[in-house]
Amino acid sequence: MSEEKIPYEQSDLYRIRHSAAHVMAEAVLEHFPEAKLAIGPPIADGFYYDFDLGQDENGKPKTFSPEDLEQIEATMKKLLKKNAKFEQSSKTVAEAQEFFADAPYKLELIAELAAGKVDENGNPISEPVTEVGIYQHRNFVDLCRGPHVGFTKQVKANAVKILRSSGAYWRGDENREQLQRIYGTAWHNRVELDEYLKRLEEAKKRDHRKLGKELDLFSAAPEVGGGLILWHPKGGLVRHLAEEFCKNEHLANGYDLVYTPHIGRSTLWETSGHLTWYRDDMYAAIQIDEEEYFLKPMNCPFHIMIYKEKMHSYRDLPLRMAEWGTVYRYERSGVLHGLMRVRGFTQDDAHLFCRQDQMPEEIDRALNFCLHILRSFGMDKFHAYLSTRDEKKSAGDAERWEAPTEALRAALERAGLDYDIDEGGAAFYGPKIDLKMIDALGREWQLSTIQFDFNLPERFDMTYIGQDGEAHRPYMIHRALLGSMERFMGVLIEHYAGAFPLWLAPVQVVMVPITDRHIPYAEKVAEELRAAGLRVDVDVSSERMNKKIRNAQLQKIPYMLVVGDKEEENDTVAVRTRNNENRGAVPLADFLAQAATLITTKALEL
RNA sequence: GCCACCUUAGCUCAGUUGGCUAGAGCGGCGCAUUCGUAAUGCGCAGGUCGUGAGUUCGAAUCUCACAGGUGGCUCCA
Repeated sequence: MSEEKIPYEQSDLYRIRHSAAHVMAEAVLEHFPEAKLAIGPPIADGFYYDFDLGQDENGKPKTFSPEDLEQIEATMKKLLKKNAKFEQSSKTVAEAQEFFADAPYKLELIAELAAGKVDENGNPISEPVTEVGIYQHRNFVDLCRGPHVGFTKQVKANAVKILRSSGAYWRGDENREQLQRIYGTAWHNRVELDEYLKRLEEAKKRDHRKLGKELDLFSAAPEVGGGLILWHPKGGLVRHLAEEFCKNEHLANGYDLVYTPHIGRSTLWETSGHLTWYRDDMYAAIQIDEEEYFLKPMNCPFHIMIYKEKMHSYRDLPLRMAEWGTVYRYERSGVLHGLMRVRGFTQDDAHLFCRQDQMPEEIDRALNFCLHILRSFGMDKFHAYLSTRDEKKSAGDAERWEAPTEALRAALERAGLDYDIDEGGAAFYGPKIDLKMIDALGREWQLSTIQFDFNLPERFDMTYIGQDGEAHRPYMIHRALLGSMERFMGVLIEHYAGAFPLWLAPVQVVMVPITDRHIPYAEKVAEELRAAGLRVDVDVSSERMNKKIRNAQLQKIPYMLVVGDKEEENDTVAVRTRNNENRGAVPLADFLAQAATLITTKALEL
């Protein structure tokens, strides 16, 4: 953790991984002399290198088998131990072109460097280069600007591991060659490597797909279709509780709740521009009478139609229209992932319609409301992005983008959020703020978004009557806070590793009668707790108490109330928490009062 | 969609180089047990080995196709 202070690019680990990538490529060439090298950078927690292995006798691209990877790893370790110095030099563009004459991918990189387009990582560069960096160890020479470690031995053979291979498009372009990528990881020493591998194992235990099955929260069935979620009673309850809380907060914060249909006529989607811009993500038309209808990929056109049902005065604004709207989008089969990426999902969507002068405050309110909601779920670690105008594809002139972009930036700063700027990352219709959460495997998933829209108010010719009696165009802001209920639930499950805070736990209390003769007392207590609004199960199975406790632990139920003779006599319950904490006998009324407080305050602790 | 890998009971997984009625644990059901803070014992049921072709005297095991899943790539809440 000591290198967190300095940028990753300047850290030891970066050099170690970059050098490991070179030695791995050296090992690959030993087994596949005909392989063409593409690129091999360090990445978070490791490195990769891309290869073109040519074609087999049937003309199909050759790939790495698991056995190949084992051998490459063994060779790589051997080569690391057989010490060699990393030597840096440079070549002129012409020299490099001659030297890499048989390396087509390197030639392409050199050409782009020489043309001043992009560097080897695909990032734009400011001016053409005349000399390119070269790193060599033994006979392995690579186009590379480093940095590297001094000697191969500085990459410990027992701190390196090849993880997997996969296909990867050259330059990230699916229309270009598909290369074979090998991922590896490298650390300072073996202990760090083991810790990393252990971390991966731990992460798997938090995987929402695994927990979803174990805790009986949701499923997806091939018979239903990929990316379509079935919410089981327990998962449905958690989702209901989350939605109920959010809807009430919306009502308390100046939003109106609306409902709109799942399909709409093609004319609606023509007007909105979806059929022009978004058709690839939409499902095929549904024929009804003489008309084509489409399943909605977004809710906005419907909300706009509600707006347009009547004239609006400047006094009516701002209008905040919210809907838990279920949308359907075509996602390619390979991208589906548990609850995180699905084909049908419910957005906590809202559209804000306001006057120009109200815009900065609306942004502020939206962002603060968003943070309030996320924090209510115990989520306070997220990565904020401000996406700005892409000159090549954007509606409206640059000037028009300025005020909204500044308003978004100001809101981020007033909220005290660190944020990164995604230059040119905005949609064509306006700038936006995104908040992304990190899942168990370290991947980022976007939840919240606050997006400006210059486009739809125009297309639908939305107006309001201003103080001057003239028609004006309202500003429109799309925003989703949890994003989609599916993805949010996925993140939430992983955030708590399935151990939901009391207010969200599908079963809050399980009664553990020690013997069957204590069941009536357990039932009586359960009824009292239920009357107070708690969700209580009674374990009447013929198992021993230990087993009942174990089952409750595995289900991550917050409280286990053990009741036997002593408790029955004194109107108490023996409180045990899922944190393995045994609080002993507590008067029932005390337990109830405590639990009630924790629920109303949405406490994270038990 | 592309590349690789995977698919055996409700779940998690064994199943040697192809060879007897395909196994285990958990879960389910039954019986016994009534127990003080993470697994009581015994018994029973449960499988067209993802689907379809092929190779073979013989296929869970080898080949091909398809479907579904997983990890990447591309793409996005």
